[in-house]
Amino acid sequence: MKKNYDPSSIEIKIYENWENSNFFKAKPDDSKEPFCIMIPPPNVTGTLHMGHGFQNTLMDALIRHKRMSGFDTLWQVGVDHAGIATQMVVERQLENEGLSREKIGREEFEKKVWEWKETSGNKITQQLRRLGASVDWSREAFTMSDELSLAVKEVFIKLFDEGLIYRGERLVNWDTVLGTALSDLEVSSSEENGYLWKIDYLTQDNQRLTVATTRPETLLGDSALAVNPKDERYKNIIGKKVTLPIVGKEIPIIADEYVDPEFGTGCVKITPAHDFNDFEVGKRHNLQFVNILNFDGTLNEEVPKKFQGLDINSARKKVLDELEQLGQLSDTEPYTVQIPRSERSNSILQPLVTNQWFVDVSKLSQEAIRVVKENETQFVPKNWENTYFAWMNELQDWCISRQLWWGHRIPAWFDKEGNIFVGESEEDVRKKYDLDSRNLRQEEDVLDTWFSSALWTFSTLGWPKKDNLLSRYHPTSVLVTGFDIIFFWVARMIMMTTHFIHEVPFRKILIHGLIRDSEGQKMSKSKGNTLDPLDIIDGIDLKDLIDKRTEGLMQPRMKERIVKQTKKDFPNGINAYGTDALRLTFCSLASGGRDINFDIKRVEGYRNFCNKLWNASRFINLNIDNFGISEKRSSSIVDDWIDFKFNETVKKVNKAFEEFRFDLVTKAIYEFIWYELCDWFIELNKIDLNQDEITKAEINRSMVDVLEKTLRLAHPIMPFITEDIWQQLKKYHCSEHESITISAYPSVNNGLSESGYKRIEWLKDVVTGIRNIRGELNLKPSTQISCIFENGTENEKSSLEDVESYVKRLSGLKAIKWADPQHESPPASIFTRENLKVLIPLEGLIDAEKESERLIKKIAKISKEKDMLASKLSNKKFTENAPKELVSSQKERLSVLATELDNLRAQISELNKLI
RNA sequence: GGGCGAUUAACUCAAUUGGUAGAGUGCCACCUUUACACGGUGGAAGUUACAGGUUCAAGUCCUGUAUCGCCCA
Repeated sequence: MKKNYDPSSIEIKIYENWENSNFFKAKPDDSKEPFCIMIPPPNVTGTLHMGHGFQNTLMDALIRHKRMSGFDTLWQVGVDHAGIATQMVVERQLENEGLSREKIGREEFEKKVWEWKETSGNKITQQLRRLGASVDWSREAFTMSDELSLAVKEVFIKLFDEGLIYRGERLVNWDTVLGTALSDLEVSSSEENGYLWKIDYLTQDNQRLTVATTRPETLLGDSALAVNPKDERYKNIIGKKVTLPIVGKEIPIIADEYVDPEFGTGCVKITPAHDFNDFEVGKRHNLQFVNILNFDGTLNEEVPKKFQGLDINSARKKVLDELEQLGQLSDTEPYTVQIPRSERSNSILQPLVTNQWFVDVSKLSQEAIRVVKENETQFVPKNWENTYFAWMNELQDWCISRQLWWGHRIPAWFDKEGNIFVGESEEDVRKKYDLDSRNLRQEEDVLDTWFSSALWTFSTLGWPKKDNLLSRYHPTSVLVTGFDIIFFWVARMIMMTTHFIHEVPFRKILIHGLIRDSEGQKMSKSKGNTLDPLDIIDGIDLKDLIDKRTEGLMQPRMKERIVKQTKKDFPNGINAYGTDALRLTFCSLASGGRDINFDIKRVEGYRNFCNKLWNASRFINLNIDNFGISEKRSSSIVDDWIDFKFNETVKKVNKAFEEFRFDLVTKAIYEFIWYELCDWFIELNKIDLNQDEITKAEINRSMVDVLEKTLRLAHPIMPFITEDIWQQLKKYHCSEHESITISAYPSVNNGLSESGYKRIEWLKDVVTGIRNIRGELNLKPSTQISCIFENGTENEKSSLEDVESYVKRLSGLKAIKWADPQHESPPASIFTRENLKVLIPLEGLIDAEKESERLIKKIAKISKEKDMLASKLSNKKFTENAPKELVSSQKERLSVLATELDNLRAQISELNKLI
């Protein structure tokens, strides 16, 4: 074995072997309990980011733990077709070739997208392999595949036939760049600097009414002014008419509660076709809906000629100019406005009235609320259900149509009169509706990508085909996802699944935190603080990292800041830490909180941990080379102790897995390997390996045995290094399994004796006590000292007999003897443990004054605790009210402290005689 | 404006039904002891954001304040 662990040389090969051996393939088996996780399908155009890394690490740890624990596991993998994102990618590609989708036509375009998907898509699935994700590749799904498209079609038709899907003219968020409608969820509003303009409208009798607006160009589509009916200022003008500036048309003044008298002038313009609030007002008052926009965001023929064809910005400028000239622009003030932008194109969205398809969610949401209320599916942590309920209770109908070419084309046909026929195909529709030979034209629109994602848990299992795996793996065991898509995805899956399959899609919903940078900032391309998980695995130098972070920035002026920050955070780039170190870091941060600040220093700590495990294994390996290995395992007190410790660790780890506390899983494993196995087990065995020729091979057997179990214990969270070491040691542990991946998880043993365990724990206390003295008094490690034990119990005396040679070696003692009650002990430095006193004679080695100082410190510390306990125990209310076990344990502790304190005080007065 | 969450050592995070705070990194001292300096041994470091309250007992429960973050209008 190499001196240092080198992940880069082993990880890729190991994964290839796992995959080629089909270890991750689900093998439906009724004799086992099923455990199934559906991957949240990443976007086919996407690349792995830290959130994916985190999420998939957790899923992989869970599934590996269950697989090794004997469950029939399925981790379903797949990607979604990302309608808008993919269309944009392919359109950009066409653009480079001097083409456009319009030029080549719909059919040809779809062909191009499929070509792109085969050659350049799925990058992310390759990256998942680097993470070690043990998904079933043989079942890899894609939302646009024939199978999943079948499910989409079936669901659409059924919902339509049940009246839960309808088509209608509604105001939607329109993306003028992409030329499509978006659902409410795809809109992100943020505050931006804008202006509030005050415009004067003139009534027929030349009264000026001032109206405040942030979007003056919409004036061209106004159909009323509105005031609050209770507003005294405007009471007498309700019902009158004003002239719409520039346009010259007469519009009414109406009264509506919606108007806030406090805002602006208390008088607002109403543009029903281009504002969500005004839309409602317009409906209430039967106003005219004047649509002034084309789909590309230019003004249409509804506006005066000179404005037609202008885009929003030029139109705004021109409207303001004209108002100025007319003397009707009374004020312009800077103002912070909420701007709704498209999450896809980042363009400003325009409310626009169009014909779209909607899912009526009123019925679906009721059932989706019920199953969460009644705990058929549970959020972990539980309080996320509040967020879920809050949203479900005010759910708007879901706009599912998109004006794109990439996606599931809506299976609906229209005749000349605009009648709608929904079915599997044109032929089917003609039959179903008993149509004559009239001309039918299929709907051009496709479905929202989330529509197909909402069917994910059952469509990937083969529904609606009869021979599906629903009965085996559905409901799935747990969904692991971020809170940011509770609405997009989780809620919609629950609605669709309860409706069609009549059961919940998953039993539990594990909501994990969002990965941020070490300063708590959200990672984003525009901030330039993103980290690529693969750069942490493989390493990257500073120059490449800077290039990566500053490439293709939307705001080039950010570049300087990003360069500076990156140089500060990663002066030497990023080292190659390997997948396991990254995974351990993710797991250690998964404690259930909602924000996770990712600090690269933690990765370094876990890289070191991997190296520690590597070297422990290397030591055992070298030792076998030197002394051989026997069939029989040694059965010393040390073996009893480590078995007990290991067993306790298995219990802790299993419990933590059940509670999804990956941080505690990691902690228990880390502590066992470093603080027990390396610090004590190996160190204790080294001592025996230096002494007794005969047992060396048996000790090696014991060490291999313990190490092999430990590797299996740790495998779910650090799969690569454990597999590599396991394979290297296979010739010794001779497992019947081909790979650690498919071997059994360590089981809990309830019949272990505690006696050996307690003796070694005693030894650890004593050794640590002596080391403490040596350390604080600056005794060189090479200095061998002698030591006197005093006042021990019989049990301690026999303990020492068992472990004397260990104590000597580990604390650098040349001799230990029990104090002779007949003779006074020499002046010494002291360590106390309950009644036991461990004395290290000064013998010119130790300065009495220094030791006295040390004791004063110790005494102060113990007195503080003792005083606290004493005052507590003297409080009647405490002794009466606190649990009995607590009171008695505190009493015990008090007496122990009192004894130790007495011993220390006596010692210090002895020492003071010498000073 | 409404809702949710956070605030613990210099930094990143833990702390079981309330029982008096622990890790990693960093820091200090000593050690290149034949698995590992990506290491060993020892050590220092916290008025748990602040102010009240409940309780025998509060990081933990309640109220308020401050700062930060997210979601919704």
